[in-house]
Amino acid sequence: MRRSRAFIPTTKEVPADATLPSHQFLVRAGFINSQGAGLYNFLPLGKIVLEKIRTIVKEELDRAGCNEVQLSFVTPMSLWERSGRCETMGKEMLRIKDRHENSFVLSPTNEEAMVELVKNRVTSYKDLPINLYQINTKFRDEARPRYGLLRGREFLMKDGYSFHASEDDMIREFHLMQDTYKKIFTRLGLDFRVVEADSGAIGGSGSREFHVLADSGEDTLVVCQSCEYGANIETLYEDEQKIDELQEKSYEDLQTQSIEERCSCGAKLSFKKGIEVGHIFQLGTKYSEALDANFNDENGRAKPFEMATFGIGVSRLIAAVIEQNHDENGCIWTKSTTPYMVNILVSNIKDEAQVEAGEELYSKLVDSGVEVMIDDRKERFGFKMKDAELIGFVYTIIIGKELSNGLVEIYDRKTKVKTSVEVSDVFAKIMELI
RNA sequence: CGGGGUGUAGCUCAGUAUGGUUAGAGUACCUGGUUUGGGACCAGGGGGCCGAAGGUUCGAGUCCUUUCACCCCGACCA
Repeated sequence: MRRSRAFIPTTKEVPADATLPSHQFLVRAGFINSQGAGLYNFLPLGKIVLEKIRTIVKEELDRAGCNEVQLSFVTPMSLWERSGRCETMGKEMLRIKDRHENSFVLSPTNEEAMVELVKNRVTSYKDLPINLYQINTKFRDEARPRYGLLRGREFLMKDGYSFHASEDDMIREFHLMQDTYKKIFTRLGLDFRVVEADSGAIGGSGSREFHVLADSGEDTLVVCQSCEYGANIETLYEDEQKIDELQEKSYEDLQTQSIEERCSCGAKLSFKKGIEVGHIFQLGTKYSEALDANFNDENGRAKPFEMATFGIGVSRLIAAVIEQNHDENGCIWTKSTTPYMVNILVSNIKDEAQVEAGEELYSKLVDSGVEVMIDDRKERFGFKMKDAELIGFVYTIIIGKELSNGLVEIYDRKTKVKTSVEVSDVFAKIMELI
């Protein structure tokens, strides 16, 4: 893509309504813009990142044997009346009426719809297990949306539901999904923890949350410094005052807090702040019983499905990546989430040799399938450099002054190190890095 | 949903206390020139139903009433 033709409205000014780094930088760098409380537009850069995350989620789930579907976003009210969640979810469900005065709900989650989909279509134990998911828009009319993409009202979420003939098989799937989620967050390049969690209102027994570690996290976790153990403090302490005290501390302050208890593995425990990006539950038969969704077992007896449910906040992940990876100059994308891997910065557009070298490299990278941007705007070096840092391209190739000596530079956004490279070697060098 | 706050140029904000020429600044944008390795400089220019509706007044961005939107603290939050 040519920067001169791209729609990337960057700005020096910090938007007044943004408090978190991810919110400020994503707006300033032109990834998203606010369309109303908790509503966001995804501009070209934001859309690219969203699709990249969606693709990784899909690839790993498909590999684990899940089936992708897409349910209607507008759902009949009757679906929610049958499960009783019409009342329990209250005002969080946005209700609308069509021209015939029929009531509908914008999907906040899809347990009911998924059960209805499977009910009477999967009727034998021989057809089980089955795992269905979708990556689709959700709407929750939150009392107070905030923190940009971290808590929007409209957001993109992957929600999955599995159906089983026995509890054992459901628990097997639960562990498979736990492993699959680890693969997904590892591929995204995130520092995360899997923690024991409160099952909350959705019900069910086993429950695990996946948290991206970041200072701005809303949850406080206790994690082992050696093994994989972790837990949300809400599940560990009954003393609400102690929970509140810990919640108020920053990520840095928490590190210095002492913990008397030790992990069962013997190693020390410590506190961290986390952003919840995934949650998996063992549901049991709660929804299948409520909605009368049964299958026939080996003896021809009708039994309710054993179920589990699995969620990933896809749009929230965009913000989480930046909460964990940014500095005072802007975004620092991971290799698997960056909107463009390489940005070619032509320092002086009036210098024909620089333009020529930039264009040649651009063509070669495009032909090699590399996601590359060329900054061909008539702007000064400093302006373009600040812009590149704000957006957060993983690598920026600076074609400037040193070109007359046969040299260009590769700027690494994360380390901020500039490396001089022979212009004849830069293509090979960048192909090696990415 | 309780408490607090803010709506004026694309963006960040002055101006409102005490009503009074043609509503301002910075930034962004357009034109011309200079400049070209860290968000340049000079000159010129365009851009506003002062959130909306109603009211008081000779006169309202400013005062009154109503309403909408957005932000912050809290409660809530798969």
